[in-house]
Amino acid sequence: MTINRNSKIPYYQQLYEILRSEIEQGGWQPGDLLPPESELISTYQLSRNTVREVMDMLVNEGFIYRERGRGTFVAQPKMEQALVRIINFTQDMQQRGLSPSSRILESSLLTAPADIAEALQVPESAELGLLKRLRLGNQKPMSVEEAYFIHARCPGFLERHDYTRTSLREALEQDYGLRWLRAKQIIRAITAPKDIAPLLQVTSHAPLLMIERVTYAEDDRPAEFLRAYYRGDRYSLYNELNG
Amino acid sequence: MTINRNSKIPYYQQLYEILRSEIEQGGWQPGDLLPPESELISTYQLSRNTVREVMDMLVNEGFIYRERGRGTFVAQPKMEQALVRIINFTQDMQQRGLSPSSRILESSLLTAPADIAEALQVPESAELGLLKRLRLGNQKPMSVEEAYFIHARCPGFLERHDYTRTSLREALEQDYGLRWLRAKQIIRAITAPKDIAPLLQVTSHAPLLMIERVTYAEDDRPAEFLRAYYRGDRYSLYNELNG
DNA sequence: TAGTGGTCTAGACCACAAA
DNA sequence: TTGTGGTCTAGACCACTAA
Repeated sequence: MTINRNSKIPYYQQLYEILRSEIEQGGWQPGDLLPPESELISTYQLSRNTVREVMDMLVNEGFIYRERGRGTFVAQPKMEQALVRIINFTQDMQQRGLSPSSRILESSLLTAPADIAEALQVPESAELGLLKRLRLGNQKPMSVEEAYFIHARCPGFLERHDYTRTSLREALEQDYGLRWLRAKQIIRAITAPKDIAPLLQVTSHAPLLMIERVTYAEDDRPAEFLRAYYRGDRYSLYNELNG
Repeated sequence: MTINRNSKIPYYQQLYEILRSEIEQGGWQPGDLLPPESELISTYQLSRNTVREVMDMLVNEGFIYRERGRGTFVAQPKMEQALVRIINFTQDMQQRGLSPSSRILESSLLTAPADIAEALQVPESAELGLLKRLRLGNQKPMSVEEAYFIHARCPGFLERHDYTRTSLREALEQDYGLRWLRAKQIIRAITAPKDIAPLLQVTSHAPLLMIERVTYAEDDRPAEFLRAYYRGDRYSLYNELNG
């Protein structure tokens, strides 16, 4: 991998993709020492500022950390990822040390309910795809997840894959070129709705964490609405704050 | 305000403090156009890289945003602050457009319970200060907040102020020089404990958001343990994620 | 066209860790 | 002492916005 000098993509973004995929694909493991800045400079023929700009991004996102005089290291994946980056259930469970699995509860087309239509910025007559799954960690019910998609943007996606195994995100990116750029989410505490409680094997008084998320694609238009119900006794969120 | 060339504090940190306090103290209002980089460069006699480094920090933290060709502007305070920065109840309520108030439920000294001792990294015999407050938004119960402090680090703080009005954080900073640098928190959904439910005027089945937070001072040692119970029907958390 | 922010370079000196 | 990251400078050219 080298820097493409003719591309319109800035060098720092290219280098970012290179280093991040090296980390995410496992070329470098947590705790590993990264090449020093001087080596990255000569390898990729970039100035120190440009290299450091990329490292700053990776540090801010928690992928790497620096120790003055010693070097730069790959960081341990953090639990807080769930509140910083768009990650899927599989990644989330793995970070928590649980073995993920899924069961499909429903896979259908429907016309958009009012609240979801608004979140997705489509008319209420719009056709949506719905994928409803039970998510398990170590074989025990962890959450119920309802994912709504604008059908016009990804026709036929429901039939294409076995979503017990395939990540929706991967499928959408591969088949339709839909890349998720950012998302907004709301986190609430609720008591288990009547239809959700038995799926999670809890009583209808049980407390749940409900997360509603709107994901935006690269064109900054909403692409997905996700509503997830997590068992309060099995799932919590962790994050770090700055002064 | 100018840059102190003899200080050991890096220029970029000095400029950061200057600009951030200008924004936070209200010298610049949301939507205001900031001076262009060229002006900051000549005003503070710094290079463009140093000025931009500071602006990058403020952009990352959501204080300002840039528009190419137009300028740099002060951002609207975001709701998501509650999941990014350490803010107090008063700021949180104001961001939500609610009028904050408080009632003190308990103010006492105690020996550290096991779980809190561990979080604060003190022995179980350590003496802690406890400040327990009912927090209201628009006069309605919003949360119950229990703040535990290591008494040895701030002796007598309970008697010094009227914590119905004074922020604990301000008091600790002014009286003991304790500045909060960062915090870690866990967010859970629970049903209202028997002793909390009546305070929040909910039944004991009601769902609550429980947030437990350990705050670290500048020396990176734990300074405070906070446990807050929020009414699930009145309080939710919002944040944004990146791809 | 003038002014803004976006990207990039090629240096410099410093503080800290490890050998 | 050597090599690392931390801070800082003084330039350059580009893309976009508004006049």
